Amino acid sequence: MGFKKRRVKLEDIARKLNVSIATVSRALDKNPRVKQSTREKVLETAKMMGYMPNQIAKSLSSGKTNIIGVLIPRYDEPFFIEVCRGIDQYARNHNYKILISSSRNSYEFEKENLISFERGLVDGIILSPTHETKNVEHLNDLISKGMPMVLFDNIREEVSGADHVKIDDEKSSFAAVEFLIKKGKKKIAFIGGIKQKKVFQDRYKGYIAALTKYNIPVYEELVLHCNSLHREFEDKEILDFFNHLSHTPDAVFACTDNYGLLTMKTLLKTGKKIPQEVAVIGFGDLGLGEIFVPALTCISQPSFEMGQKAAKLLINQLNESDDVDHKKRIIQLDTKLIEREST
Amino acid sequence: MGFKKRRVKLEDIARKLNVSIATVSRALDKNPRVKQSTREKVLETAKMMGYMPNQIAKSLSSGKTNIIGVLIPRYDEPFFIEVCRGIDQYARNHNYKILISSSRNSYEFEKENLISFERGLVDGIILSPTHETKNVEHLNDLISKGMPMVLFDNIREEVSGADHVKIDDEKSSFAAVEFLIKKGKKKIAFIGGIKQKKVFQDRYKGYIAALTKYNIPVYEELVLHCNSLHREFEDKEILDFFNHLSHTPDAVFACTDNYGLLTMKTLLKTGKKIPQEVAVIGFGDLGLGEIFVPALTCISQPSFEMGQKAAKLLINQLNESDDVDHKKRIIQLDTKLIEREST
DNA sequence: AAAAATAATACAAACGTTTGTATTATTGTT
DNA sequence: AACAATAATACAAACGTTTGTATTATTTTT
Repeated sequence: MGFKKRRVKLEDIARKLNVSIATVSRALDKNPRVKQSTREKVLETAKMMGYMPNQIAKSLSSGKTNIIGVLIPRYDEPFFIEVCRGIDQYARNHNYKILISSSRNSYEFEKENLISFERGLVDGIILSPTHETKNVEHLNDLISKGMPMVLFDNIREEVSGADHVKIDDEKSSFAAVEFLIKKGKKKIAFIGGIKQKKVFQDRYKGYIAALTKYNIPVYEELVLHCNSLHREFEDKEILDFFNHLSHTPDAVFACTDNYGLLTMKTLLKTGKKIPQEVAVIGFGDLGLGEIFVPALTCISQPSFEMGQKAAKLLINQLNESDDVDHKKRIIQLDTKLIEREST
Repeated sequence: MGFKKRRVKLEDIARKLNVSIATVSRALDKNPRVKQSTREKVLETAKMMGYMPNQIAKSLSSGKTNIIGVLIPRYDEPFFIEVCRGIDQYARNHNYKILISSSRNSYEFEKENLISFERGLVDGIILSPTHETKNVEHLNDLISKGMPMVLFDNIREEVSGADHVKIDDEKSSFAAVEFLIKKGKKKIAFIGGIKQKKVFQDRYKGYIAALTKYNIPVYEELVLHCNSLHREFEDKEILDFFNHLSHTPDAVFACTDNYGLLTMKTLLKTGKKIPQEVAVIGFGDLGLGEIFVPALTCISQPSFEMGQKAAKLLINQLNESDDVDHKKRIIQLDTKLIEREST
């Protein structure tokens, strides 16, 4: 029959055993207030009748959904997926599920998604704000309403009620560029991402700092702040950049692995030898770099771990007592340089 | 203050305006049973008081959560992420959210996740069963309990109450191999995936069919059914395979883009020229193949669209009346061969 | 064997909505 | 002005749990 069956509920078990709903509920909870023999009868009957607790009713009653909302700027970037995996792993081990949404790099969608989270479906939020997010009032509002929050990636330190998970972008990028310099490179190009993102600002700072330290002039021409928000355009933007250079660089520091790969592709197409003529270093370390020929040297960022830590911070907040002020925590994770064939 | 604020609810608005909760509820719903002027007062007060509807209470009352559960075998495969994107897009446009879980290629985890979905958090399920899933009783059970379900990727046609979204794997793979044959290739290797998966079985069939049609002998040695469930091992398995070949093939048909890339990497390392000495063709088309040098020719599979269609089928089921038997629907999407540099 | 202590269970309110039915207020008809 | 028709609103049950308090049953103490 195609008829949707009525679910069995506590009441059904209670009626069959001639006990109260409360007793059934407590028996299933292993609450010591119910007699051993009663508990056994309840458990057995529940199993026999195919009882499944109703999560929604539980949530309404308890005020907890055990769901964590995760908001990322885009799905098609392995970094974010990897962070989500980390969040998911930690969350599941602590009896939480995750609900992932994408803000599609738009401030408006970000707000929209947060509003939907605010409707009580999630107990807390892990968020990477979009580059468009200048104003963080919507975040502070939500936090002041009691919504626990953790920020990662494009963090905004002015959001005072949230915890943060980050890496030291400037230092990492400094290390990458210094590494190139120590290989004797002098004309090092910089391929950055959207300028409004703090991570890319910081990586640029690190680049400048390294050049400055070693007294290498900064050629504006060698710097690209890649603006594309979608895969399809990044390719073209990078191709154009290299096509219009007058000095060819002897090394490239790319702010993401993907930029690094696109750079190598472009260079290989124009017959350059990597790493002999041009060395390339990326940022991220997400598997693709390893497959490419030549394999991409990069700054390895612990994406999975970032997710785990973010989940940990959030779940800690969820377990804090409500009437005590939350003190902001910032976790900074280490990166490391992984040398492969492209340098 | 760090105190978690009490949320404002319908009752608060009702009390402030001296009307009943029912009226407030209906006013916010734009139900014509409430007077225009009352509606306006309610809307205004709700806004003023910062009212946010409680999704959980709504769900309990209405019996719908407007959440779709999505269960995929693994996160770290762009194909699945792309399908999820498609699901997400269609779902959002129809006022549904998606809750993604991974079965981590394990039948036990699959069952566990489905049980958790069964607790009433989701209105329906979109699922790619794991290769371990021999027995589909757990799926039929769930369906017979009234849970709408759509299968994709590793579909199991014997699950009679679910809709299916698929491509014609055998035909597509036949086309790929035929393409290689028409390029004059005679020794075509096959890199497949886990044998238990129907998609890989079908792709193997297509390979054999094409060779047979053109009277090309099948060398067992040239066939690899890649068994690795994790990124790290696939690499090695493919490397080993090519290292132990006595005949070197003049072409390779790889059942996923990733296998195709790993194949190219391995061949390039051993000094082979692609496509001159060995042509390579992949399956999937997820962006990486385009970046690689040489760019990977492949069978392009409409992953995003598969997600959209799956969501569409599911939401259609959700809108069907419960007391009518669901008739199974199968949607088959077209693939196409995209020629790039590797052939 | 009665009183006290404790164990086991039942009752009922609460969580925040929706929605069918009952009630009251307003309008229209004659 | 009385009555019907209709519009607007209120009441209350329902969704399926949890949990504090009240009640009943059993055991212990004397």
